[in-house]
Amino acid sequence: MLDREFFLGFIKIHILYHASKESIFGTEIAQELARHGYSISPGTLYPTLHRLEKAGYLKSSSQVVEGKVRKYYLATSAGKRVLEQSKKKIRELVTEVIEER
Amino acid sequence: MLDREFFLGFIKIHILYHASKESIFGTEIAQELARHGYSISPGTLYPTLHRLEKAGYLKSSSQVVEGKVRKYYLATSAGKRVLEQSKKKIRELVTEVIEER
DNA sequence: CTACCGATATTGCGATACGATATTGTATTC
DNA sequence: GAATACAATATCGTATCGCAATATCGGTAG
Repeated sequence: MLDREFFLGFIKIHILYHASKESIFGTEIAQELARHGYSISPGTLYPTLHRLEKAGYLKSSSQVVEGKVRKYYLATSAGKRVLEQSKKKIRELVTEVIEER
Repeated sequence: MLDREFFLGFIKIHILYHASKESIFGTEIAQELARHGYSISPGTLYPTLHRLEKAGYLKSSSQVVEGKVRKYYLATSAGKRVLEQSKKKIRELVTEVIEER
């Protein structure tokens, strides 16, 4: 599936978006994405979260919930800034590709 | 720049879109993308075009223009189909991430 | 202290990204 | 008609990413 190349960025924007609204953790965001018709495997998801954190877009904090350790991620201000940039790009894409300006 | 991961898919959708409207060739699409604030180097562009063709989304034909060989690409019906899928995904992304449904 | 379980982490390999460099093919000049 | 010039495409080498499969972690219950 080459198509995937087209949408992987969308998934990352989704992640950033959700993390800007509330704390999220890996398994949860995977399910959330699945609800939107995307799939992401742990071998892609976790390295991605790590990268986003390393880039300063997300900040993590571990919490124990029902005896299980979860790593909650929240968007930083830098992350929110990138999200806004992304929104702008999405709007441009809509104007160019969908609205047939 | 991690941000790039976010937008590479956008670039590919752009390419598919333009190739669905009219024949395009590499250097031209690179300039067109630059006009939209994207940059893509030849080391990324040409392999991408090759992949899109191999996947059956684009079809190429060589032409000589002003003494230079150009390889024009046009979207196939499969390519247009993927483009429509992409548009749908973009609309979903807008609904979810921008319109704050 | 062992077994269990949700969740996160890592591994191995194929594929992609990309700057730098090389190649191609035609026209022009002499 | 050989050499030169040039736009355009192609490839190379290295770093990084994608991902399915597998391993590991940390806490709780028995």
